[in-house]
Amino acid sequence: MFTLTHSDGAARRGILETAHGRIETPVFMPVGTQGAVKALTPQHLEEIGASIILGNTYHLMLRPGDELIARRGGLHKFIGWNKPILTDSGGYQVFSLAERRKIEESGVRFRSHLDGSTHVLTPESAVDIQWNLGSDIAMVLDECPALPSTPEVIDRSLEMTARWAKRCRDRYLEKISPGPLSRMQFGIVQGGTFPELRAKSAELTVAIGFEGYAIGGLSVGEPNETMYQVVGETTPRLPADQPRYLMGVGTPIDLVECVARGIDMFDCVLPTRNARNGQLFTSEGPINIKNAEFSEDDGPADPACQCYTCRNFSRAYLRHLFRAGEMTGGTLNTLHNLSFYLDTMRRIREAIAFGRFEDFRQSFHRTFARRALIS
RNA sequence: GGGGAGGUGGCGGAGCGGUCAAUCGCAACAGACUGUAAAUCUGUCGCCCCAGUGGCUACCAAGGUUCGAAUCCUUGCCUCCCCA
Repeated sequence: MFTLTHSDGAARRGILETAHGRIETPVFMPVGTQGAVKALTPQHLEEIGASIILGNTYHLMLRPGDELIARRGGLHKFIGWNKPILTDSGGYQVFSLAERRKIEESGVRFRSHLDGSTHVLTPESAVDIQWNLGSDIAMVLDECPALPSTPEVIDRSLEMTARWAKRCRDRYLEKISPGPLSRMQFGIVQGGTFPELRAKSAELTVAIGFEGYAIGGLSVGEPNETMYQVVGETTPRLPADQPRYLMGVGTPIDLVECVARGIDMFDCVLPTRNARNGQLFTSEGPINIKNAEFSEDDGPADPACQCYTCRNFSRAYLRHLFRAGEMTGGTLNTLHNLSFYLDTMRRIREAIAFGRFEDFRQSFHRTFARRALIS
């Protein structure tokens, strides 16, 4: 159940209640594809204030298998995380594993990246698998087309995604016993970068009726400004009283800009993956901790950050850990990056509550560009 | 003392007459990463520069053979292994 508590321009603040707890929005959801946010434990996630994490249908279906997880009592119990979980449907793997799959009206045929075996993901099985996992929020199976594509291709794709969404919804309704805290299912709006196609996809998806709506198919190579524009044009076409989730986005600036356009939920691998690859997000912009300039830098990763990493360790040490290939480096970097993301969302929520989101947005842009300006 | 192997760019290690400023790995330096096939991938990596089918100096040292040498010969210096 979603309750809007504040709005400031197009930016909104709200509370999404689930069977595993409440989520304050706008929220950033760390990605834990295979049932783990890489390099962290659930304890870390609790400590940095994560309120919901992601899991992935495609990956968990292949290994260890959704039925195995169901037999262990569901994903929450299996991975030791008692807070909400959102599962992606495998729709993104339709895009990222393009050369290993074939799309048909009935569903997607994958050749497993693990052992080459063939697996079929249909709208119905995507629902069933997520049901087995026991996620609080399940996504419909969609097709995430590569950009750029012609309007004709995007149109055909979005229409099939809408037909799939309906099949997902029908399957979901067979399983669910409705209630304020029962499991939720979100539809996904596609349409590439064409406003009229986004509008069409939104209309088709909203007509089916879901507990929330996602915007998918963005951040796949198009310019940032284009993405902001598409988001800005799409959110007004989604129900104001339901959560809006921008899938796979983004950089810290993207978060601020898309909250400004009415987005409530985000997920992205950037803070976790880049942490393991040595890029740290700071209030003054991103730094690459492996760079020689930090070899004797005794300061924290981010002078404005209060996370465990920043309270206890220097840039010089983090650089050393990275170069030495120590796993602890990946953990400390991930802890920091996610802390930065979650903290940014906290500040966004606070600013909205005080009606000062626009001020926040501008000062965030200024400080985040600081390092770039200095150098 | 006798016998054998060898000295190549920061390191390891290819190359054994021209297509070699020299394969490859590591290290170093930089970049990328957006619903995770990623603790991954890419680029640079002798010096100079107007950055190019450019200039210069180079494969232990010094001589030599050759149109041409990291590659062949001589001498020197230095390593390592085996036997005494």
